[in-house]
Amino acid sequence: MTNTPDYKAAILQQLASIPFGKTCSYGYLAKAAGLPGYARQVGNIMKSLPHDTQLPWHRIVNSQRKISFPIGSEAYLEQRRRLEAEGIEFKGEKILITQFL
DNA sequence: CAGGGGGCTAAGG
DNA sequence: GCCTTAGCCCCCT
Repeated sequence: MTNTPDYKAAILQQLASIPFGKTCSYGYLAKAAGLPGYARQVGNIMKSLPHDTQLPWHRIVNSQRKISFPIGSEAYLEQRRRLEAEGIEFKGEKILITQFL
């Protein structure tokens, strides 16, 4: 029973279950998927997602409640745009609210 | 097989 | 607020 077969599937599935307008951290997502300690994998997987994916990758932020991308980078702006489009507010770089985390 | 790195995290200085 | 250390786990050289 190696658990490397589809830890990805578990993560992606968990990711897909995140409701509109909510956010959570990488670690939380991994844990919720039954894979504590896979925070890095979560990020790594997201990175390899196609740019046209349906998955809400933008709802995932780091434990500091910030977007894990260089500020001002395209990826950063892209994610921020999507989050604000869901009603998520920012205070500077930090994300407010979030019932998750 | 060893090394380095990544959308991470938590703890320290 | 910033940077470093250490732990975590998978993937590519």
